[in-house]
Amino acid sequence: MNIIQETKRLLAAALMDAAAAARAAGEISYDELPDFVVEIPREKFHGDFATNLALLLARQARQAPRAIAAAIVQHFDLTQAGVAKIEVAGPGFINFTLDGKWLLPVLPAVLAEDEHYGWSNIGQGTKVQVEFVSANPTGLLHMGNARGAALGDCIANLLTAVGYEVTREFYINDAGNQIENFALSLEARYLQALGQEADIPEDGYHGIDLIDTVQHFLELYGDKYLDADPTLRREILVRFALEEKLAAIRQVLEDFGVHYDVWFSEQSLHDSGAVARAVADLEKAGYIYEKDGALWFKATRLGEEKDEVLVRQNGLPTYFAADIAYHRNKFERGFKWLINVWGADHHGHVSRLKSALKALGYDPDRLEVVLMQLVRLYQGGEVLRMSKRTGQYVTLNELIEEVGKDAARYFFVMLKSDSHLEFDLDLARSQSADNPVYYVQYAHARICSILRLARERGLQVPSAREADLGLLTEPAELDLIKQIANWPDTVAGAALALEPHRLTRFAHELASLFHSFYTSCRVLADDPQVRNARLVLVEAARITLRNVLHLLGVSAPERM
RNA sequence: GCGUCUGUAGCUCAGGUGGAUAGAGCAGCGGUUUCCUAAACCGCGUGCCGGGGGUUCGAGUCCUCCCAGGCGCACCA
Repeated sequence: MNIIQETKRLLAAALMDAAAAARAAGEISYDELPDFVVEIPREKFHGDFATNLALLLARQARQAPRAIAAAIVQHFDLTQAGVAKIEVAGPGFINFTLDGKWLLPVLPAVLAEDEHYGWSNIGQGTKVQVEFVSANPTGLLHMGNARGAALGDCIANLLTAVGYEVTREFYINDAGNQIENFALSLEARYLQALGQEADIPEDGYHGIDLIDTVQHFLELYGDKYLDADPTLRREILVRFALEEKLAAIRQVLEDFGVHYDVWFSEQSLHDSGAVARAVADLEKAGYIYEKDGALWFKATRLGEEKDEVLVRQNGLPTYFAADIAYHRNKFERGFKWLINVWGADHHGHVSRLKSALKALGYDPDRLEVVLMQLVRLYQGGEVLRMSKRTGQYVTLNELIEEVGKDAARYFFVMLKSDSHLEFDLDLARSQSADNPVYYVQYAHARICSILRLARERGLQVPSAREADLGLLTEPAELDLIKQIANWPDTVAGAALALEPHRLTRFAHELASLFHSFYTSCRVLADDPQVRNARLVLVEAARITLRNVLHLLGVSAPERM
């Protein structure tokens, strides 16, 4: 149930009738009604809803907005949407104040819909894929990956909630140059472990975690590959290491509450010929030419700044070529909407990938890339500099250990993805009021505490029918109900805009309204009628709060 | 140089897709508990919304030009 949307629709319909009546009476004139909005005004004293209809009509009607508004108000049928008061205000707004009880029906609906309250079917089962993290499987996940994990998972949760059929996917970059470097680095560590002289390449992987990986390899195979053919040796090492690294990545993501439906190997695109086919098809479409021994994608023909190499002089396809094949593969699997969560350092890649998809005959607008700015880590007021190559970085594993899954996820999603994220380790770690996660979770725990105590006293949350919800008239009660009623719109808005941070804002606001309510209204009051009404309200608040936290992937503790 | 993102209170950030008097948290000051969890509540804000110009009834929001910062601009991914 979305009582706010329904009320808006009623008001809009009544407004159209009123405008038509005013026109019939010759008081205003227009050909067609403009695309007006009925919205909840920012200021409370502007009423429950307001419309800009008269302002938009002014030009067509060649009349002053306030005069138009007055005419519409004259013909407005107050009974149609339970309007208690209607007035012209400001430059020509029409403000509505509804009957005080208009929001109450939302409470029984929340109790009935329970864990689905706020959900909708906007997506109508459309297949959408969310690809996120997709980190190189050569090490552990760092803070940037972690932000991507929280964002991507939350976006996937949101889209599921509004009725899409969502697939979470991790693209494994198990091909290309970095795998070569990975192999050489492993080999060097292997030889070093066996007492040989060996150097890790300049742009190789210097992280000490490779020493551990090689150690595990040694436990299984010993020095069996000491004198083996280097190509074979590297292949064996890489296969072993990738498996180990991927298992670790998969595990830490599970610990972070992220579960993927598909793990997709880049190498498989090369093996299956999908990459070659993509290049061939681009050639057929006339987008390929050869220069300096390489095959180029003529991206400039589609308005890009420059052309891109797809097959290098040495005959090996580039990452870009594989990525084109990958995204085509996504479409071929039937996804109607593709969402990628990428670090902002890849933003230059977006446009040319879309162009390539266009050249292959796909609608590039069906691919949406959520770019997130990079994470800066603060501790003790200082920036911690991270670099994967040198092995200096805070891993997701360490982060979960340090601040916990809940705080980490909340912090990563708290800001819109466009913003640089300054992650304050001390704050996230602090188990204090400063920490917004606890503030929200505490509200949930407090509600559970009330309900627990009620049960101990033999009191149940009454069915909505038993309770006289009309007794909920305190401002704190009404504000809380309003926020609860706002939840479905918040979910829908956050989902369609791919903006999970709206959830944390909503959660904080809801928690805040509950805390205020808690202070001014006693739930387990002596009067059984009041008590029952408030138990229903509190139960609805609990459900809503839990649903928000659920979408955030943050736990909703029953006691703290 | 070109592209892109960011610039809002001392700090960290919101401002639902153009609306009326721009908000929250933190920090700071002062209050609140014989009572369902004080991890809470209540009160206290003089903001050239980076700057100029434009669009219109109306701009933090849209266009344009500057300024400052982040990130890109490889036969890396």
